[in-house]
Amino acid sequence: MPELPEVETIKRGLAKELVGHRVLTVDVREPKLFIGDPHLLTNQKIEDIERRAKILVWKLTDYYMIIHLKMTGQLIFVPNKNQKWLVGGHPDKAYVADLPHKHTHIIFHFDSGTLYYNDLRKFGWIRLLKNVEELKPYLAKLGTEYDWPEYTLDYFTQRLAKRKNITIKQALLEQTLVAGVGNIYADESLFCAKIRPTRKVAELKPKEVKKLFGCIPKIFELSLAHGGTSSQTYRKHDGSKGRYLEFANVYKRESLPCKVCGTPIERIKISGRSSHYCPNCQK
DNA sequence: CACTTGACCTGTCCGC
DNA sequence: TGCGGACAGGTCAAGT
Repeated sequence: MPELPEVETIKRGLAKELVGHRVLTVDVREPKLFIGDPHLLTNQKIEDIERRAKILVWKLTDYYMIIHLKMTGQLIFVPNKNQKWLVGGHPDKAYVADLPHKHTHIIFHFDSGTLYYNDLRKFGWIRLLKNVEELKPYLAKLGTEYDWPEYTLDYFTQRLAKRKNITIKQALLEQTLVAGVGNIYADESLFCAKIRPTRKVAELKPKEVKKLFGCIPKIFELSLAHGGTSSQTYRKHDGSKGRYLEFANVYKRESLPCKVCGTPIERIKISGRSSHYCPNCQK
């Protein structure tokens, strides 16, 4: 489910609530989703919460805890006594009032509130790592973040040059190119760059590569500004929804008119993933 | 090797 | 209404 803007939104929300707090206890209801000994978390202080690609990296007093939400993972924090919601109301009070529910697999208790890990399809995971050495393999192969100095047109062009024979859609989904791009933002970035998802990387003109290079950060930033995309299960850390879908040009818009030219948006399959594009705007 | 498919899970939606 | 099948934002391992 969540791609970079969604994971980043969750990271920011949780960091604000939890950095500096200590874990009291952890209740693991679905053991296969928690790799490691949950008892080790007791009394660990949350030093920092970071994000790399779609992975959340928690720095604790003595360990690292990493979380991948995969398709349907959620992290929802409910403050004690709902104090914050009494002022101005909560964006989705009914949603968090149901917690925990049958898809709640792990519960973290803090002095300030409770964090629920929900995952309908149970593809996600949480791992407790002893040191930075154990962390390395999970981050080693990832491409650059879009907002790092390493993200340059040269970098982008050179990485693409190694993947000439696949479609640009497939290339974007590989985390070794630009970390954090998933199905939604691959489609949206390609619309922004006016490139059809079916084009082979080798066929792209330098001008098109440059355009796409500029579009990825633009789309990420736009989505971040709206808290990500809640098409199905994605929720922010407080249970509320992201609003980027209202701004999407192609994703989930099959047969609706293109916002630019009015041509119906098409949806096709590219190596098993649904891909949306405007047959007129994208060449 | 490189590339594709299946697997992991559960729920929803669509057509008959 | 019920039932079967396709599909859903991610990523590996296994197979070709």
